[in-house]
Amino acid sequence: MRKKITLKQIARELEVSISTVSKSLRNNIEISEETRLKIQAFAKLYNYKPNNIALSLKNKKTKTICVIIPEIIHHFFATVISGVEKVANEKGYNVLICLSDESFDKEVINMEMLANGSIDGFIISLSKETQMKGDYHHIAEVISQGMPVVMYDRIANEILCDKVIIDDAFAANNATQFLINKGFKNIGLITTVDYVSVGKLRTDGYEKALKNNDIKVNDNLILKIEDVSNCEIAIENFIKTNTLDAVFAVNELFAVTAIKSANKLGKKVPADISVIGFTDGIISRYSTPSISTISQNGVAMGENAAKMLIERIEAEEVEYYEEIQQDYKTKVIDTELIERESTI
Amino acid sequence: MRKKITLKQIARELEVSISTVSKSLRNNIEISEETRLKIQAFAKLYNYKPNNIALSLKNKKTKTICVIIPEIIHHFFATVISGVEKVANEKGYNVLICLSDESFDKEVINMEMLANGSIDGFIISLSKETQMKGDYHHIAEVISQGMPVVMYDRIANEILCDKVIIDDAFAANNATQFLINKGFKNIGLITTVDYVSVGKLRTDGYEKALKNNDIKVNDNLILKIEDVSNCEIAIENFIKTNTLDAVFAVNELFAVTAIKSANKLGKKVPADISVIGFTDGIISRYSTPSISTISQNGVAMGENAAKMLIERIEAEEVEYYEEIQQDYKTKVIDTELIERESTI
DNA sequence: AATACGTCCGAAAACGTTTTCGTGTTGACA
DNA sequence: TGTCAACACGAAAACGTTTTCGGACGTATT
Repeated sequence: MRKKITLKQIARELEVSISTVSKSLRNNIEISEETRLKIQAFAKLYNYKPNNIALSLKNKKTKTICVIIPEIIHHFFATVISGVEKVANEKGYNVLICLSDESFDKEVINMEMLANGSIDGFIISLSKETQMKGDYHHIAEVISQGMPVVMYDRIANEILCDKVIIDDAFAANNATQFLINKGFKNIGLITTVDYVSVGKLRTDGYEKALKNNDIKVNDNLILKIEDVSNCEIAIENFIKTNTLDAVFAVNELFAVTAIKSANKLGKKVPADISVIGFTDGIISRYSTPSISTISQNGVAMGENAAKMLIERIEAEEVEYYEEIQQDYKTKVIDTELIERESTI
Repeated sequence: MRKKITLKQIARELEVSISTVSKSLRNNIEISEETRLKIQAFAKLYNYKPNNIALSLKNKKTKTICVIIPEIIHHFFATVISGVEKVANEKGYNVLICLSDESFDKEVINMEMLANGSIDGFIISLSKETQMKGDYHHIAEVISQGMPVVMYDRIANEILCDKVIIDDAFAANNATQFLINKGFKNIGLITTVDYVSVGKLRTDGYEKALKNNDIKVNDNLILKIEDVSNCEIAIENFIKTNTLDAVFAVNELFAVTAIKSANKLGKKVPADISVIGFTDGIISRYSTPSISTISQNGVAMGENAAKMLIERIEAEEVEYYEEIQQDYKTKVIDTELIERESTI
């Protein structure tokens, strides 16, 4: 149990100054080769590694970025993390994960806690509660303190910062159009309440596709789910009371639940009813029938978010002509329609 | 864009010393109430928050713990994280996530990178490659430096530290016995290669159950899969060439793939063949038929691991009679057999 | 008037680095 | 012998805190 050794201890042991040790280890030619080698050998022997905290304090850079995730259990968010982590690691950054658990308070607390020097920047997707309240002061605040922020997926247009999204409305339009092209007219939509930004956009896309094809939007065919954990009853009821030949669900859970409900009601998927989902996760891939879906490339979103954030962080070091050209960018990641067994 | 304010700036602004400011903000009675209130008001106005890095350096405590995860995409590991995060947050700790991607090198690099003051302790599940190599020097090293480590799930008996596991062999025994009790004799096992610690233990449990019931272990009925990403062919072949009435799969992926393969071969699950899996994740719950499985409570594992780690961290502050009574504990989390549709 | 004590505050060290600026010792050269 | 540069190293500041110690001043006690 030998605790980590410090420059000071090496200096004392070798009877030189701390500066000499530091310089030697950084191979500064100011120090004679003899001394340098001796110190380096000693440091190696004792497995010296500079203390990161001390470096962070000195450099005012922690080489750590924080990703805020509403729920880690969601496969999509997990893929985002892995994308972030990949890029961050390549560039020598650590990744701190915070879960907001869809809670506004936790989001605020986490951000305030870390905005005091602990990290160099945030990558965040808003919690549901935050989107419902529409209160983004905590985000605005850290930005105004000069900390770079990248928002992804669930963003707020009111906040000026870099963003990484998919075109939810466009993708939903595509999914719906795909069903229309199959000849379906009675297309149900299972979506979230409107305050969830991506849910709203997907609903918009659905309606747009119908309108484009001169199909009247029938509110009875639109199910907006508030309480996700108890969606089965609502969905089953929805499928029972409406005569649907296809369903567009805005996430995997709704899609698989729709399929299970249909089965329960004696309807075969896709023979009697086609189902298309959103997000290409575990569920879509492994359920039976496998589910046609819109794939949102979480890894790519994470990678892009990390890249944009780190560029911002490292740009700040250079340009001290502050906030001159804050040309914030919004990167749109391509989606893809994956055809599987749940659609004819 | 006002950067964060420091004690020094407040001191200069109010023409007092840094000590006075610090004391005032910590409500030290040494400072007169008048001065105290004035300083507190000023600090509040400028939204002063102490710099975490400076505090970490001073206290030699970062209030951050690191969880090392082989793959975040795995639902089980995601649940572990959420358990860790919950407890850690309650106790005022941050959680740093590192993905080893099943790579030994990444594991080593991550640990070395963080063992220099960045964090207060590790919670780690070994990567496959590490288990294959059997090289745990990096773990031993950080422990010998006095950093607390808790291993979970994929552990190494050689390393002395706190551990959180399930009784894999016992649970596998139960699952197999469950199938035997149904009257099945030809029970196949789909498992991993032996160097994966939990895979080996589950294999052992399977064999033990058979022996207990005087069923001969038939190596033809045991499929050990090396390359997980291409397991379909192997599994399909396995089911085709053997006459099985039940299958025990050591993870969700193998279980669902077995079901899909069986379907493909015209066998119904559970009518023609029963399948039981391991890990109660998304797949088991949402596939059709839903899969009977052993649930390993990832959240509980994470919570326990975090609790043990933090206790260790905070104990060290007190007892400086070092490593006297290193009574490392191994906590065993209960598993549960969840009966669903994939077994008769 | 000398002592004691209480109140209020500041100086400085410490945590572990890096880096700038000096400074003393050589040796070469005029 | 005196001057100057090159070389090798150390002192100290800085990053932002907390905390110990001591000092100045005023008031009360003998």
